[in-house]
Amino acid sequence: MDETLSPEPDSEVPKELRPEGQASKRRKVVHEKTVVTVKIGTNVGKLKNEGPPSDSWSWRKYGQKPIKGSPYPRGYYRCSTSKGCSAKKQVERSKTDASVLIITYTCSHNHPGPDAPTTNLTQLQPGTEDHNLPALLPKQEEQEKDQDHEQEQEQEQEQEQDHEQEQEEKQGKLEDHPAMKSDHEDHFHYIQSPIRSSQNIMIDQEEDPFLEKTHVSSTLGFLLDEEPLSYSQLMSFSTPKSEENDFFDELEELPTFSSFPSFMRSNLSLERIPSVPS
DNA sequence: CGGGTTTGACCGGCGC
DNA sequence: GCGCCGGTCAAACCCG
Repeated sequence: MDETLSPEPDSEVPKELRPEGQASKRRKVVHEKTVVTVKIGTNVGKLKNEGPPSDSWSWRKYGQKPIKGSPYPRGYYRCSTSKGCSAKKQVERSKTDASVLIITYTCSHNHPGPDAPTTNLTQLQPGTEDHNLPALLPKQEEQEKDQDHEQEQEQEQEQEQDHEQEQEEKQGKLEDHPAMKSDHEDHFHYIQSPIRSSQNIMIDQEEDPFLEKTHVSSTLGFLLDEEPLSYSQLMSFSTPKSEENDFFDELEELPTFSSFPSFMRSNLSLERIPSVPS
């Protein structure tokens, strides 16, 4: 009778009944987005299509979509460590480099890590928020199962290129942002260690729709020379602590890295740069 | 049997 | 207003 006939067959779409609505999350408003670029070995790429660097958290994949302009699909993961955790991450491959993994972390974990045996990280971050639980546990066991060999042929088209190039899409202008240093965590920020893989880790500041200038590092890529040895060691990871320290130690030696403000380096230790749209 | 992954469909925002 | 696209859900399937 009324115009509220709602022609849409709700019987077919019961999901609309959900109070929150699925895409109801205002996509315009990005809470905090941390983009981490990981340079993985080519062989790793073959091992797994995405090869999500297993961090301390348990992630459950809830979707995958092909992205326009990118030959590789984007995987959507949600933290399964805790039911109430809203932490999510998106794993996609660089359009230009199959060996480059772009992981976008959204939201923060509202719970401590699954296990936090290590405390060396705490030393790296003295005086940081106490709720920064040392989630960066170096106890990285086998991150990926060897079961693989599936769709390699499609990935074969792009082999690892020695020249780093992804700036082609971000042509970045390195401008440090004084405002982001004092990022007030509106919510609980459990500093998580996105990846602790042996791969080269690059942290990019996602461009905020509000602060167009926010994207500080177009290419924070302190690309360590990708050495297969390092990866092998990672697998074993008998002495993670040494590896971790050594790993970061090398980073500081990198000229590009030195260019970053001190606050950045601090965050870098955590491998996490929360972007506050503010 | 439980948890995780896969995959298709749906929805909302945004651009034209 | 329409179409495109990204993000999420949910059922089915798979694996341990």
